[in-house]
Amino acid sequence: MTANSTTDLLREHNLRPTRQRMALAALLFDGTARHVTAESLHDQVKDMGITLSLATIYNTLHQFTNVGLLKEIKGIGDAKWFDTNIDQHHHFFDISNDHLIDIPASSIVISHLPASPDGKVIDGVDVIVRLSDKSSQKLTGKN
Amino acid sequence: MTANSTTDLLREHNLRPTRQRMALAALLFDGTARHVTAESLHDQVKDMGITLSLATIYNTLHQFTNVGLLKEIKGIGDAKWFDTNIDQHHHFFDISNDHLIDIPASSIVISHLPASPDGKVIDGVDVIVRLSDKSSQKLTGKN
DNA sequence: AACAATGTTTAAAATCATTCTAAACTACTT
DNA sequence: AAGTAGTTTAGAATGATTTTAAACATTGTT
Repeated sequence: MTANSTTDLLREHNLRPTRQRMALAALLFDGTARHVTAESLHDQVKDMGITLSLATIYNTLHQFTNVGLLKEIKGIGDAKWFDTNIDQHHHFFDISNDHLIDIPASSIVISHLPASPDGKVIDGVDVIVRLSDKSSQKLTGKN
Repeated sequence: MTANSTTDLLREHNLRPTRQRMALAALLFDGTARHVTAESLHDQVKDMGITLSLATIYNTLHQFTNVGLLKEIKGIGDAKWFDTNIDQHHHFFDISNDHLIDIPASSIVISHLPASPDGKVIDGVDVIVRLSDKSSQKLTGKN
């Protein structure tokens, strides 16, 4: 993503193209699917020689989420994850290395979902398929 | 659950029937499905006039989970939840009041799950169906 | 029943992710 | 160039959870 289109992207979402937001947007929106936590992003940015405070990373991730540039994923590990794939979709979560892989919503068919309780509507459905190494396969039947 | 069967339950799982574990087991394993966080359990116990340290609640929840008496649920709100339903199952999560409702695994049919990446096996599948109030229904298309 | 030995509980400190605060700074408009 | 409103930042605060180390309880053995 060029400096110009990053500027435009931010402006289109009413975000001033500051040095910090430019760096993060260029990193995140390069066209590939990315899954980051605030800490992992902070490290990536640090590796590029740029110094941003953690608070700014959090602020920016939330701003990007609010304007629809990112999607927040919960229930993965201990930290909050942000996903550049903003379409409705699901995830593989590899518990051996904390890696996330997208699963398009269309790749999973859910049927027979029970009716919602009275007065409630379904806000969304999240599917997390936990993966582990074949070699460390559990021997119990339950999960 | 009687005092005796609670004692037996603990002993069967190689846990000494201490005053603290007896109180928590009696509260949790009364036959009804329960969803608790460490804090909510702490409050319930306090309301019964019993004083247990929070650290003990955490310890005990983890011990019960390790021996298969409880199941940990992640991805709900900000705290970790523990479920007395240890069968494979899914959840409705009401975002308006942080309430969980079990959905039996058999009530949801998932098909067309993509193949696992090489060397990986599926460790489990978690489905969370987020509920909100009909009246506060979102007007956007995405989620 | 008393005694180790080992397991358990606890308060308090520590940790980790995240949010808040208030001051310094930057971008945009005029 | 100056003013204003939006941003960034370090550091403090918060909330959930874990750790520590000392006090305490339970158990198997005498």
